Amino acid sequence: MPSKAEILEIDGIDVRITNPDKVFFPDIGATKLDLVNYYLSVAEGTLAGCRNRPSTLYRWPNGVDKPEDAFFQKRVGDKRPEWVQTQVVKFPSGRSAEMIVLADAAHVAWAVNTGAIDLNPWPVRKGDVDHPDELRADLDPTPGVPYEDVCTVAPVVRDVLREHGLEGWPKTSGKRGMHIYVRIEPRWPFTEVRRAALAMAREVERRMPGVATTAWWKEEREGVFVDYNQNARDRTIASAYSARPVAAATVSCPVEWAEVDGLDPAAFT
DNA sequence: GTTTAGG
DNA sequence: CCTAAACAACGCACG
DNA sequence: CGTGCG
Ligand SMILES: [Mn+2]
Ligand SMILES: [Mn+2]
Repeated sequence: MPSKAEILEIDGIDVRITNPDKVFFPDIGATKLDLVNYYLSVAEGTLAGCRNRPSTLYRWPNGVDKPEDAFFQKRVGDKRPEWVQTQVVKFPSGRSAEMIVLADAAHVAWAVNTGAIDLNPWPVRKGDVDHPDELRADLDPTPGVPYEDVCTVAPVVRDVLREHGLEGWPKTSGKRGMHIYVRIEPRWPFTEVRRAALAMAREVERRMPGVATTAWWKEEREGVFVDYNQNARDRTIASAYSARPVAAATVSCPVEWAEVDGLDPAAFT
């Protein structure tokens, strides 16, 4: 692979894309530059979900065929362009990290250049990192469970939310599940948001016995796991429009509730 | 992927 | 100049 | 505490 670089001007900011021809997704022949261009093409939607959110980057610097080289990056590197925005966040351990804040399309492109395939924003905004403005329902089908079951659990999640005056916005996860995001007032701490998610999950489980589960141990799970723990501090979910580190390069795609019935997640790549 | 140390 | 090496996460459940 | 899980 020849060593070269391409400079993209994004909203007046020059972003250097190194090794643009490096193949990230061998099965479909997509390169790093292809991935950057994909993110730029959906920048508006991506930023609707990520803008000003401190984010963990899931980096695969040598593509999806080198999972042994993949890692999560929370602390943004010291060496970075001066325009890169950051936000210090605190972990329950008491430690803290200076995390990248995805302020605009240039930030996304810069992150992708470092090998970030999916973006994992905290459910908070820069300036108030202790109060989530988003509750997230993460639906993970256990192995062998058809997507159809996910599509039957999702509307029940919606019902429970609505009974509490909340509206859920569904999207495919880009892998085998679904995510439902709920806008909330940035008023409660992580612990309270997680408690609400737990209560919601338990109610969904109660209404869908054998189809929805909140059991932590895989062995005890049956059907679709409603993963309320993703609402804890420092736990994240791949953002809307994130590409996922899988061979087919499927992406997380927001959908309308009317589309949920009969949805095929593999259609979004 | 980037940076740094060492030859 | 070039290459090798170091580095890049952490919370919660359970027993 | 170590292990499982995401
Ligand atoms: Mn999931
Ligand atoms: Mn999950």
